Amino acid sequence: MELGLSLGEAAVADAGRAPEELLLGLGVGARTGDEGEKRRREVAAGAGWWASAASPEPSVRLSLVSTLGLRWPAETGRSEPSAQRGFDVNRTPSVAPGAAGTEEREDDDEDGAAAAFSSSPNDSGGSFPLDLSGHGRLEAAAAQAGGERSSSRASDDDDGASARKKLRLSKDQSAFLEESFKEHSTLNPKQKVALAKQLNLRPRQVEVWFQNRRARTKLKQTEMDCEYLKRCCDTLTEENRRLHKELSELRALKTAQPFYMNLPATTLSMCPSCERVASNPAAAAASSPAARASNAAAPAPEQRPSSFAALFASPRGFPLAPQPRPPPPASNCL
DNA sequence: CGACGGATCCAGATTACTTCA
DNA sequence: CTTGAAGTAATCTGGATCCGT
Repeated sequence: MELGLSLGEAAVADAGRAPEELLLGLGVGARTGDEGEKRRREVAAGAGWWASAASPEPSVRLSLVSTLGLRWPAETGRSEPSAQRGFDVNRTPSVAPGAAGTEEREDDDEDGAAAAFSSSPNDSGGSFPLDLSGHGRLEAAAAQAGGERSSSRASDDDDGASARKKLRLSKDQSAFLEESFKEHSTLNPKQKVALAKQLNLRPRQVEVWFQNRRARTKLKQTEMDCEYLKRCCDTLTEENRRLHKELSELRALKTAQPFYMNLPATTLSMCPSCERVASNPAAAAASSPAARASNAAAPAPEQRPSSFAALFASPRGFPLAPQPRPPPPASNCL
């Protein structure tokens, strides 16, 4: 079971997503085994926000050829998540099999892996194993970043003494990571290591960057959704106010001039579903969906008192503008 | 087959640092 | 030069899942 609240295009300016791609889904259901893992993958991939954008079967590698013209090394394809865990094909060979548990220790291992890729933590330029000829920009950037980071990276390597030096990723590194993120908001271990290798970063840094990036995306999306819902609320409040006013006007009119009291009883009927008054069965029939389909022209308002014309005016623009107003429950009224 | 513990990944919250007005 | 806000890299914590025993 899933309850979906579609927010329409107003909330999807981000990332150029199509309006129909934004769904605030409230998923309710049992999760077991693979389902749970699948959900995790989907959520991690941002499926909660642009589910339709996420292909059911993510491509094997990140395509990074767009702006930076970089490619993934010719690595073997990404295995299925379950297979990933089955036999650690995605673990870097340099990671010791018995490697250990906490993220700090994992980080250490990854440092080891990174060190295996890089002749020296601070030796950025020469450590790029990929053919980046013609892409000296990134290479230079990585070299520059390596140079800039040399102190912090060194402090990472020498115990750091709990001092947390914060490096700043270079523009090109960020751009490269952004490109990767556009392709996949999550990384498998191989991709992580390859990306780290390309950017001369530690895999842990790449992992952290993706985690933070996902968090930022979600935050931004939440803010946009909140903003949109606020606007919807304002519009609905205004609509409610207007309807109340209209109702009081009608009541006043009724007291002052109860014209329809003189009408034959059969010509007035209250629609049970929308609680509006239909002037006569013919009109009601004419306004039925089928009749409307065949005859789009609304009943001539001038045939009814002006207040009725207002009452039976064509459907107003729904406050949730981008969304087509859902058809009312079985009703003969407009 | 189920229980258990280790490994891993992730989200969310928070901290610490950098940059900039 | 100082300062506060914003941005973000890094850390911590807890939950979920997988896998081997």
